[in-house]
Amino acid sequence: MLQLQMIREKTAEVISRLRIKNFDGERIISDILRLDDIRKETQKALDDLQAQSNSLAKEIGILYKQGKTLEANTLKETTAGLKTKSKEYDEKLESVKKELEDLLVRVPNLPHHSIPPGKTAEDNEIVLLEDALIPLSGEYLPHWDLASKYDIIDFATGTRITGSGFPLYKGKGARLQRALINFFLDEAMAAGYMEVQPPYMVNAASAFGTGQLPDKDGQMYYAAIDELYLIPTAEVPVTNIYRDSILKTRELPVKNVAYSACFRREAGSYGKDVRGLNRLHQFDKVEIVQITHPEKSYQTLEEMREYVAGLLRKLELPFRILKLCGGDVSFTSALTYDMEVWSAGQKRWLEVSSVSNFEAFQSNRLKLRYKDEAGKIHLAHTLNGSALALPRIVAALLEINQTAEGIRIPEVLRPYCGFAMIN
RNA sequence: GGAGAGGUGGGUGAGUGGCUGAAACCAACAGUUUGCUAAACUGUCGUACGGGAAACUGUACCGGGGGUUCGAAUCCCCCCCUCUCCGCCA
Repeated sequence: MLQLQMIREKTAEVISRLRIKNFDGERIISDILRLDDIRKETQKALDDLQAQSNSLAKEIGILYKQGKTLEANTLKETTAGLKTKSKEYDEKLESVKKELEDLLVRVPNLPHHSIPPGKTAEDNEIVLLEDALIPLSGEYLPHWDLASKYDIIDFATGTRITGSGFPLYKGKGARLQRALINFFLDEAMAAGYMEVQPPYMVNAASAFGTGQLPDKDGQMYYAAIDELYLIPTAEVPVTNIYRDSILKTRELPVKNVAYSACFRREAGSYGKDVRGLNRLHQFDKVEIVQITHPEKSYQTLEEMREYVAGLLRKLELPFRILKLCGGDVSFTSALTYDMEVWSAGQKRWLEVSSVSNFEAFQSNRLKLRYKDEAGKIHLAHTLNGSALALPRIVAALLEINQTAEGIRIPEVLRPYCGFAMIN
């Protein structure tokens, strides 16, 4: 949610930057400003009324104490009129505030100045290409064939137990999952992140705080009887740790890492996108989250990007990094880098991580602030990134490491796996 | 799930209708004293939205929502949460 004050001060700039996200904000922004004027007026009128009635109430109290019941009763009649009036203003204020909020939450975050314009993924800018490891020739089976060849992932049984998109990992396949999770967590801790284990279900307030609600309602699994959402990413519970809080400057940056299962309905996906491990309803991910001082957030974003790139290098995977264009960057993000690994079996890039700076967009909803040295309170910046999401990493690993003797495990994972080969 | 007790500022906790945005203590911050540390002392010490150049000032908020009243942290109703006991259970 953008800050109203900022919208007010830089109206023209806000509208023109929203255009880069292909969002026509002219109408909604002017509605917001108009509603906010009404809100202020109404608030002022109500406050004045309250002030009057407060001082009358005080007088009445004094009169009673002095035994001047008659005078007190006369004053009471005056307050009756104030009461109906203030009730009127109060109702109006509530409805205006709600209307204002409804509009405000529909405005996306402003894109960073460096973001390339563009409509689709085609327009994303490749900022780094490390493709030396891409095999130029040879037969490479897609991971779903390898999964059944070595009996490490059983899609059919997962489907029977639950439904499609819920694979069953077996034997060395399961062990590989656990190895990757531990590897990612250990790396993050070495980089200064504190591990947390968050709840896998969140309430509506948390889902709202990170921006899943109201717009991505249909993408989350929902347990209606308890009004809880299954998390689509650990970002939601982890960022919400700091909802409604005021941190001290010296507590920044907050660096958290969490492993969690993630649940996504992925309604409307089909075809080659959902084949094998490409897109699942349940998957594992290690997520890094940072809360920073506004002046440091872009430096932090670069650090996080470099951190994730480092993981991919250690895993010996060819990858590239994209800076998302205006049309592809998410509703809540100001700047996002996507990391894609090369799928040797499918001959295409697979997104395995997304690192974003949300600036104050989430903080504003979350009421996540920090107090500076002068005691002033400001919104903090939030950032997060996958580090990393497992399924596509597993897909790419299996495919690129296939040999006649079996699947070779990258060096860094061997201590975690306890084996060097899947065969 | 059943019975009971509670939810007050960063923490402990006072406050059962007006002078309470809230005592006291602790923590925190700034300073004084002091070889250093500690101790002691002095001061500051909630958030949001308005008004004001500022000093300051108006309103709201004592788990959330509604009600009674001229006036609610305090009384009433609903919901949520925590604790204790019982039941169930990894």
